[in-house]
Amino acid sequence: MSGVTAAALPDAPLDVVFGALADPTRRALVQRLVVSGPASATVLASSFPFSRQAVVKHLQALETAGLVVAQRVGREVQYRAEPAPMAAAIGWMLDSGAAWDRRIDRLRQRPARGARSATGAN
Amino acid sequence: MSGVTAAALPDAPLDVVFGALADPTRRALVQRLVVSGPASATVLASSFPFSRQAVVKHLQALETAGLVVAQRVGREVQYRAEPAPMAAAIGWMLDSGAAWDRRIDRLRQRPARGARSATGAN
DNA sequence: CTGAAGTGCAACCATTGAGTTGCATTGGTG
DNA sequence: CACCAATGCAACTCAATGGTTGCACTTCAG
Repeated sequence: MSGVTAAALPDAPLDVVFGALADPTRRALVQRLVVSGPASATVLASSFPFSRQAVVKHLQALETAGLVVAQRVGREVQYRAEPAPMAAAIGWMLDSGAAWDRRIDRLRQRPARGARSATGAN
Repeated sequence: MSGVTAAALPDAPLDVVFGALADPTRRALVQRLVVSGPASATVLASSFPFSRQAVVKHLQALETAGLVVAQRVGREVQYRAEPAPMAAAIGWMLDSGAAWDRRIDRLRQRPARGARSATGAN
C-alpha cells in the first residue's frame, strides 16, 4: 500500500475497481476529492459520520484500485482522485453492451414465428 | 424478485450494480449470457466450478442489479442478460471523470506559483 | 401414475468487510 | 526542548457474503 508513491499501477483488476466503487462512502470520497481537490484523511473524516480510521481504510481500498493516489506532504498525507482506472471498468461494460447488441441483432434477423419463442423479448 | 417478469426495474442503485459487477464469477455469468444467450441456472452451473445454488445466488444478485432478467419457461427458468443498468454506472464514472477534467483544466490555467502543481498527471 | 429433472427454501460454516477504540510514532512549531 | 497534531498499527466486534448440503415442491414424460 503505502509503498506505492504515485507510480501508475499497471491496472488494478476489475474486481478491485468495481468493488471499490460499490461502496457509497467510497464513491462520495472520490467525488469529494474530484470536486474539492486533494485532502488528508483527517480532513475528509470531518465531513463524514465515521472515524478517521474508517475513512483511512476506505481510502486504502480506493488506493488499491488506483482510484486515489496518496502523497505525503510534510506530516500530512494528501489523497488525490485518479479516474484513470475507471476506463477499464467502462471498457468492460461497453464491451458487454456491444456483444449484447450484436446478439440482439441476430435475434432480430430471426423470423418471429408466431408464439413468443421464449427468449423473444422485444 | 421472481415477481418481476421482464419489466425494466426503475433503476437499481449504483451500490447494487457496482457490487454485482465486483465479483468475477458474476461478470463471467453476464458475459456467458451475453455471448451464448439465455440459459438456466442448472446449465450455467455445469460450466462453473460451483454448485447450482451458488450460481443461483449470483444470478439473484445480478437480478437485483437489473443486469439479468429471469423468465420462467415450463419448469425451467431462463436467465437473460440486460446491460441497461450499466448505463447508470458508466454515467457516474464519466461524470466523475468530467469533473476531474474540469478540475485539471483549472489547475492548468492556474499560474504555477512555485510549489506543487503536483496533480499534473500526463 | 410414477419417476426423474429442475427449482426453491433453509440451515449452516468460513471468510471478508466496515466500523470502532486505544496506543505508539512521527513531524512541525511555540 | 516540549508539546500538539496527524498518521500508523493492532485488536476487537458485528454483519454481510460466498459457498456448501439436504430436502421439499413442481412439472414434464414414459
